[in-house]
Amino acid sequence: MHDIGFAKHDHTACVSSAMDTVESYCSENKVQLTPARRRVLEILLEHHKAMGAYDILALLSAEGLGSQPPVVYRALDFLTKHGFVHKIEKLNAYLACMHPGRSHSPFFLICRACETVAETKMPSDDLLTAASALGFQIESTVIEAVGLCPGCLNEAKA
Amino acid sequence: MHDIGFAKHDHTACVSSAMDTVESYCSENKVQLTPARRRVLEILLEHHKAMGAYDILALLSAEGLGSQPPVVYRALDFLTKHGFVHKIEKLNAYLACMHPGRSHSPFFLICRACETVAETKMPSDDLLTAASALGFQIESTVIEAVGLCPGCLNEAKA
DNA sequence: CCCGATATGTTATAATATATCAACCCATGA
DNA sequence: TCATGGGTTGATATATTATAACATATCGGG
Ligand SMILES: [Zn+2]
Ligand SMILES: [Zn+2]
Ligand SMILES: [Zn+2]
Ligand SMILES: [Zn+2]
Repeated sequence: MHDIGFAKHDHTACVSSAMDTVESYCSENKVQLTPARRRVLEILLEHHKAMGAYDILALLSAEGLGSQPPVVYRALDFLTKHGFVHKIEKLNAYLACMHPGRSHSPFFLICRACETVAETKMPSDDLLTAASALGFQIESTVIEAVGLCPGCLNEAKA
Repeated sequence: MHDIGFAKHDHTACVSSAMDTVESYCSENKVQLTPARRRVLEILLEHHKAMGAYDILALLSAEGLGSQPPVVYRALDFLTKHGFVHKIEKLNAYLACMHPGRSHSPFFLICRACETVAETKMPSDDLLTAASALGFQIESTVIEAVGLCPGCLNEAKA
C-alpha cells in the first residue's frame, strides 16, 4: 500500500493490509468493529474511490445489513471518528484512509474528469503556522484540490 | 477592509467598499448584478458571517425578491463563479469574499464555538508544488480549518 | 421585427443527513 | 441471580441542502 492514488498498485494487498491495521487498532482500543462497520470499511477499501453514503447503503442493503440511512451514517461516523475513513467535503462522499492508524492531515486531489480521489499528506505545517499567527487553534482541517489527474491531463492534451 | 476576521473593524466601510469593487467588476466585465444577486451579496456582506442558502432565502423572501430555492442558488452560483462569495464546504454555507476582484486561494478559519469564519490566504504555494510533483494540475482548492478563535480560546481557558 | 442570449418564475423532486425512541446485547458487580 | 448501564441496533419520520425541467420575460443586435 503506497501513498498516492494515480498509480496502479497491488489492490488486494492494499485492502487486507488496511483491514489488518484497523482490526489491530480496534482490539487495542477496545472499540467494536461490528458487522455493519466492517462491511462499510471493506466496501470503501474495495472500491478504492470516494462513494456517497447512499451508494454504500445500497450495497449494504443488498447484503441484508440494513436498509435505512442511519445504518450507514452511524458506520461512517464511527469510521471517520477513528480515522479509518475520510469525508471528502467537496463531493459529500467518503473514502477509506490510505494511512489508517497514523495521525495525519490529509490532502485530497480530486480529478474532475475521472472522479478519482488521491490522498496524500500536507507537505508542510504552513497552515498551522498561519493560523497560530492569528491566534487561532486548529483542531482539524479540510484540504482538497480539484483539477486534472495525470491521466486525464494527457487525454486533454491529446 | 482588512484581511482577517477575528478583529473589530469598520463594517460599514467594509460593506460599501466591497460593493463598490463588485460593481466595478461587473460593469467592466459586462455581467449583470441584478436585484436578487445584488441583494444576496449585500445580505452576506452585512451579516459578515457564513449563512446557509435557506437562511438567505428567508430574508429575500421577506423582501419580495423570490421565495423559491432556485432564486438563491442561482444568485449564489453567479456570485461564487465570479469570486464575490465563497462556499464553506464544511458548513454548507456561504460567505462574502473579503478580497473580491483579486484572484486568490482562500483559507478559512472556522470557530466551532462561536461559528465565526475568517478568511485569510494561503501562506505558500506548497499545495501547488505537492500536486505538481504528482502530476496533478490544480484548478481550485478547498482549504478550511476548524478550531477555536482567539476569543473562544480565552473563554475556554477561563 | 425576429432572433439569440441571459435571466427569472414556478413546480416538483433529488440528494444528503439527522432526530427520536424502543429494543437488544452484554459485561459488571451488588 | 438479577438489576444496571453503556454501547449498539432497528425503525420511523423528518430535516436540510440542492437541482431538474420547462415556461416566461427582457433586451440588444442583425
Ligand atoms: Zn488518511
Ligand atoms: Zn483523472
Ligand atoms: Zn466587515
Ligand atoms: Zn470563536
